Amino acid sequence: MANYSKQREAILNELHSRCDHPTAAQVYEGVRKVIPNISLGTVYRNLASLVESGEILSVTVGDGYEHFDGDKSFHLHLHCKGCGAIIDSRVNEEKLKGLADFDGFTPETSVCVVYGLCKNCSKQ
Amino acid sequence: MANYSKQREAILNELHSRCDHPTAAQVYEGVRKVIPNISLGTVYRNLASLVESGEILSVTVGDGYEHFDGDKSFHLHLHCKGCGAIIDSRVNEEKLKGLADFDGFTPETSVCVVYGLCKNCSKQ
DNA sequence: GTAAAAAGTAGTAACGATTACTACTTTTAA
DNA sequence: TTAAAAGTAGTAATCGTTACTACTTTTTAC
Repeated sequence: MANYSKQREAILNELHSRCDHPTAAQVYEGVRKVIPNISLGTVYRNLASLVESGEILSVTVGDGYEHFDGDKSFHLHLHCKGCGAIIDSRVNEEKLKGLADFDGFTPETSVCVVYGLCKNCSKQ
Repeated sequence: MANYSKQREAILNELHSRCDHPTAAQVYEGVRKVIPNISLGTVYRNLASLVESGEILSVTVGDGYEHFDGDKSFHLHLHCKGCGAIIDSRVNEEKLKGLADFDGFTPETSVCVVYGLCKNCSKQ
C-alpha cells in the first residue's frame, strides 16, 4: 500500500536516532541535514501515515504541538509543567493490562502522559 | 486568583452533567442552552484555566480536537479507531503507580489513551 | 453602601500548526 | 520499458484556537 521513499526512510531514521519526542518542525530540521530540500508538508504527511500504520506513536502533552515517538515499547511519558521536558518511564504493559477493565475492547497501542514536576523542578 | 463567573460555573456544570468527552465546540453548544450569548472565546479561556488549575482534564486522541473530561478520577481512555468513541475504563491508580519508575518525578494528574477497536467495531 | 482596582466577558480579528492542492518525479508491476 | 500508482516540493488554504478591545461583573478597601 505504502511505497518506498527515501524521505519516509529518513524521517523514520531521524525518529529512531534521537531519544526525545520531537515535533514535526523538529523532525523537519533534523531530516533537512540529510535531504536539504525536503518539504515540511512531506514530513507531516509521512508522520501521519507512520502513526496510521502504527510504526511510530503520537504524543500530546498540551503545549500546542503534536510530538512523535519512534519508541513503540510501552512506557509512560512524564511531562514536567516546570521545564516542559517529556521523560520516558518504563512500566510493565502486561501488568497494566491486567489492572484495567477493557470489556471487549481490542487494544493496539497506548499513550500515557503523567503531568507533574520533574526531579529538578520539584526542588525549586 | 480566579474570580467567580457564572460562565465558568456553567461550563463546569456542563462537563459534570455529561459523561462523554466533549470538545470546546460541544461544551459551547451545551452551555448556550443556559447562557445563550456566551462567547466561544470565553469557553476556550475557561476550559484552559480549568485545565491549568487541575479542575478538569484535557484528553487528546488524534482526531484534531482537544477533548475535556470533568471526571478527575484515574481511568484509561479507550479510543476506538473504528467509530471514534472514547470509552472510560477503570484502573487502580495506586497499583499503576507501583508499576512505573518515576525517579523523583512528582506526578499530579495523568491521562492515558489506549487505541484500538471497541467491542462493536471488533466484530466487523 | 460605594468607589476604585482587578478580573472576566462578548464579539471579532488574527494566528499558526496542520492540511490540501498542483505540477512534477519516483516507484512499482506487468 | 512503460504506463499506472504513489510520492514529493512548493505554495495556498484551512480552521481550531488565541489575542485584542471596549465593556461588564466581581472583589476589595474604606
